[in-house]
Amino acid sequence: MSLAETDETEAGESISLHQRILSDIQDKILSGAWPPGYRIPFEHELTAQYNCSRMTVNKALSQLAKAGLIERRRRSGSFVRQPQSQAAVLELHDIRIEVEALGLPYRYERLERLKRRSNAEDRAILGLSVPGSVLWLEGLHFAGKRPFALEQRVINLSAVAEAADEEFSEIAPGPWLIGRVPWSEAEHRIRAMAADHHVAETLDIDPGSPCLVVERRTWSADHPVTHVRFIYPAESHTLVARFTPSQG
Amino acid sequence: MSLAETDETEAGESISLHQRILSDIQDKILSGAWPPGYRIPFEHELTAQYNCSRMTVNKALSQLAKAGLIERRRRSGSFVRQPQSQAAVLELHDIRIEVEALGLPYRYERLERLKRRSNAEDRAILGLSVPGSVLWLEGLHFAGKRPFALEQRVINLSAVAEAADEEFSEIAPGPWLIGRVPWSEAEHRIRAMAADHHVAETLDIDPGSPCLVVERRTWSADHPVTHVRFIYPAESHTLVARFTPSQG
DNA sequence: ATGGCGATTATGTATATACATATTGGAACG
DNA sequence: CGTTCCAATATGTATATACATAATCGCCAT
Repeated sequence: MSLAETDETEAGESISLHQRILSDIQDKILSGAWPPGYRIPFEHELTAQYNCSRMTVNKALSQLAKAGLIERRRRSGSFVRQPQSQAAVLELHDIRIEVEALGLPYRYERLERLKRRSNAEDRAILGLSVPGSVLWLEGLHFAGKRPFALEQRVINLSAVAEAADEEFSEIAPGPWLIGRVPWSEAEHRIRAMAADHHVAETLDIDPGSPCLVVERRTWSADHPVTHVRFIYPAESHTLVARFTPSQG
Repeated sequence: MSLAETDETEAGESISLHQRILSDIQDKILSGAWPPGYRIPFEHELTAQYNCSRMTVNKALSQLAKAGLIERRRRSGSFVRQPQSQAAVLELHDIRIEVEALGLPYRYERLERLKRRSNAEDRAILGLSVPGSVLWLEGLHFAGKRPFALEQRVINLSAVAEAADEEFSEIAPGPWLIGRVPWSEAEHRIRAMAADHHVAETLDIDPGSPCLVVERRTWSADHPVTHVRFIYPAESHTLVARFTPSQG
């Protein structure tokens, strides 16, 4: 395996050395040249190969380790890791963006807004242990004239008091919350569901027809902020997740 | 060995300094104390605050930048970033693992195996431009006695020639492929679908009832390897994706 | 005022060095 | 023969230093 150029006489050498080392190794792994379990060269070997200091090599290897491509063991060396659990980066865009990406006019319409003390179900889905005020919202996202998604949301007013004063008649609660509440963690659940009567009527589809349901719970510093359920008619929506087994 | 964790101010320092700096800053951001746009202290200020070298501070800040929490600008400083793009890490486990995690016995049964020249549909879903041999497989994953998921797969034999000699009667093609073929990219599409006659009969559910469909295309070094479609009865399956906007 | 230009400044990258820590292989010893 | 212990070794973390690079501020001349 020969590296064509070793000198800095190359044109357009604008990337940093540790980055170059990183992507060299990454290529070896992703191409299969270095299979899982393979012991990659020791830091001091790479130091000699690239004619640089150990810190530079270390930076590249540390990043590869953090990205999960390799595993580092003291005294033993660094090893290519077994293919990772099938993890994919799932992009969940704002619904307005999704709709506009389809070239259709977007509109949001509030169906219901209810301030109430949390009932058992609210506490269960939010993960609350003590009672408190919550805001229940139901709204419909339109793509053109057709309903695109039904949104059902519970906001924990103990965490977001200002939401109590907001009508959400025109602006969807999602965009409103983003930027106002720093969130530290989110969990998504994705499943298929048959439309019940209410859903079918609202989305203008047949009862029993399949829907894609995306539920999201959001926390801010361990406090539950909101739980939202998006219900898409089956034809209207596909989630796409792309995965490249590398760092960003 | 026990960790005397009593002193959390200074002494019992089990984590590294740059990690401590990193999580301190991360906490400030996630708690909202440092809102988007806020200019976080300069490296030399943090150097003084933590009484350490600039390299240590730099390591923490660089990682925060790579994680997307802050943005660094030369001469200006580092700033808390605004847009947390809605991206989540979606874990797609091996079906055997999923089933066994439920405490049910797992079994795989091959329904069909067909070696053929690729037709137009095969080429479309695999993204092939030229004709070639493909292997079509259909199999059923069981959780206990109940069908758990139906798998429909096309393998590009130009990319994985050895697959032609494999019966896949007992072993599912997924685990077989993993480890044998290094893959460089994958794409998932997730949607809801009504069970057609064939699916309903195979999965032992009513025709028209909702199913969750997960389709995955896999490439290895720009060559399409396989396309697989998993069809889950709605009740049997929920995808879970968790996201923490921190470093890995 | 204003447009150019150099000084200043914060970050980006890399080096040489040092010591800590975990682990392994082998030597020493009972 | 087996157990203990030590030395060798690879990684983990941190320091002080150096120079590069980009962007900004303010001075100065027009």
